[in-house]
Amino acid sequence: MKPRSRRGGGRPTIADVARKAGVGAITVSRALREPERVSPELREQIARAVDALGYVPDRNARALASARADVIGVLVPSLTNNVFAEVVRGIYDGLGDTHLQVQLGNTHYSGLEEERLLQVFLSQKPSALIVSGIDQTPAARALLESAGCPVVQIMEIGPDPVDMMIGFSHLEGGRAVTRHMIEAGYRKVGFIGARMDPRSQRRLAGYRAAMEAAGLYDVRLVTTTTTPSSVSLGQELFRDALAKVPTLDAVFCNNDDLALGVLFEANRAALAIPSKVGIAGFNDLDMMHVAFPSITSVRTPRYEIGRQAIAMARAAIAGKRPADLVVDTGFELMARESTARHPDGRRPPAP
Amino acid sequence: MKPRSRRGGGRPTIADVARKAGVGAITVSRALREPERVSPELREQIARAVDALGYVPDRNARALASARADVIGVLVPSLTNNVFAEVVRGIYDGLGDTHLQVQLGNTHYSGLEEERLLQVFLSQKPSALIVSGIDQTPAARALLESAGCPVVQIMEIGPDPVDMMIGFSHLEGGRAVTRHMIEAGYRKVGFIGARMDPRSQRRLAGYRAAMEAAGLYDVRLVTTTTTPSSVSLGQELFRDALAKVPTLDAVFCNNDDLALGVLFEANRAALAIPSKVGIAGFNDLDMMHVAFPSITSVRTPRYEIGRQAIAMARAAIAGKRPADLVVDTGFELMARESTARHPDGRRPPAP
DNA sequence: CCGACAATTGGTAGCGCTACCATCCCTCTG
DNA sequence: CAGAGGGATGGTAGCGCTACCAATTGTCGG
Repeated sequence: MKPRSRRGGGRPTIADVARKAGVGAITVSRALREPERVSPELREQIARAVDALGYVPDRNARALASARADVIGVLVPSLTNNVFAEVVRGIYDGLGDTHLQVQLGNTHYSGLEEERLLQVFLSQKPSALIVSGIDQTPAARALLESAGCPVVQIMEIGPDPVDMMIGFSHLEGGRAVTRHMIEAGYRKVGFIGARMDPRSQRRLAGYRAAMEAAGLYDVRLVTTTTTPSSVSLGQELFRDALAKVPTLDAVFCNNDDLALGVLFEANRAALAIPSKVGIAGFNDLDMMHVAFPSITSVRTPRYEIGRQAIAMARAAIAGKRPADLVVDTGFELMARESTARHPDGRRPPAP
Repeated sequence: MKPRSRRGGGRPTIADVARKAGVGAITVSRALREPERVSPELREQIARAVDALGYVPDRNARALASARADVIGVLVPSLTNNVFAEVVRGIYDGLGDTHLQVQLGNTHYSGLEEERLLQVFLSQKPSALIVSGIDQTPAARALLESAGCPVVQIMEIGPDPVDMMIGFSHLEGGRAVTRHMIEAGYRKVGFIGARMDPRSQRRLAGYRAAMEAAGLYDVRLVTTTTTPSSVSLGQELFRDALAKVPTLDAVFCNNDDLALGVLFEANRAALAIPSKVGIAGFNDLDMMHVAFPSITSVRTPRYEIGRQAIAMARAAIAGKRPADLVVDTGFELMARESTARHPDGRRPPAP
């Protein structure tokens, strides 16, 4: 019986290549996926046929037949947030020239959306999954645990990995900057936070721990909102914080965008930095060291986290599970002009 | 003959659902894709079976059988550049709750990489393609023309669309800001550009056109590099520009990151803005209106371009090709404090 | 010199779904 | 009341590829 006319628009198939090269279809398949299992002569012959016909394997057929797509599903809460943009860049760069593809999903910081996307991703049988954070819903966690592929949780570390994990402690990050500001002589150190996703919450917890340890904690110093972060929001929240506590002498911002907004607002209100008010951010975007004055921040290795997450996933796909399933990348406090106030004539503590 | 044991890990298939619902497999398929072609009773019955079994269609099988994947391929030159991050956000938002998925590719501003990714994307038979810019290589263009699916070129418009197009004229954008600065009384208006991709080149062309029209053009006013843009690079290039032309009285920056770097450097060097030096950026990121002083920029509808590109692609997929295949979104000049210098006692021209 | 064994190649039978066409049943027309 | 026409449903045959196993060849130790 005559086969029905090609639906796919006449693109050559593996059978065409096999015919042209005078070999079996399966050998062509092997030559493309595991060249070392095919003799050099045939390999060469097949390569010529592939070039001549302009053959490109059909990923859909391949995925169906092998019950595994060459796709790594990646779930991030935001694509415009520079932090995740950098993570994603690291992920793409970590792919190198593998045949793997990335399937990106944006959860918009919503656990339900994460569940939904996980369902969708799973329906493609991905080779691995990368998800952001450690606060999956129970349903999402169940999906991850029965995913049947390597899973990497990124950006944070916690006690109970689904599989693998790479990130750092946001609580310790928050604690470190806050402590630094206290040591610089600031007493009324405020916290300004937008979005307040779980990672922000933990930065706040670190702030609170440091403030309480110094006997300086006061709820009224904390100004947060669930509104998405932006530079202009930093400006607004700083105004709010000052209105609540006019004696505020420093602010630790949730992230660098807010810190920049605070800087501009302080400039506008003619509040001298760092003498009148100290400013610190989080993530250490490029602009922080260029700003005038330069802004203290916590450098987070987000690009590296993306790269390494892929490296871990690739190792696991290849069956070589890394020795360390949980990797703490740490962070680095970048103390700069915006918090360089010397307390009561004392020199700041040596590093 | 007994079928080989399930490779897919025992997930239910359409046949399982059909059996459970007491209907044919094809009816299940239809109930899921074109519910209106199935009677309400069966639809209901099938829905129950789907829920009971937790059935999720296999995208790979679906794509193979229908020779069409529910995927829209999107090629952007960068993921960290806020502009494209916003475009991508618009694209994801434009998807709504369709079953469509986005496949994102990062060309790193390379035509060759664009070709390679196009090959890869085409091997999945995407439902549509969205590509950035209008400067595809001949090979990439050929691939697009024979893609057999709707194609949307975004961010720019030009005379020769592959299929559909949505964007604005970067040349006109550059011309508009430059003219604005000249009208504000600046004479030695410099151009600072990083990356210098085709769109930047056209902004420069617009700058040049405006400067020449005013008899002010001088090559030495132009400072560019192919290095990727950043705030710190803005700082450096501004220093370079001043070293070349110490009488420089304004700069039009390629983009807002550079403009921010210039602002900080001007602050640092105690050059008053806007009296001593005027500053303008491009794209109008949120921070531009918050900055102190606020910075003049050109607002570009990048989020909207992403949304509309998807809308156009969806219409075309559904067979309803939009009336306007080429959409000019325009742009908006946002004149702010950073260029508010009154020329020689004259009031600035009314808007 | 023979059987064992590895290396290389090929045939067959699906993977899970949908395009195509056939069938069935109902309603409507003349 | 026969026949036409249309809507709903189902069967069959692949989509292009790979898993599994069989077949063939060459190599080696005993």
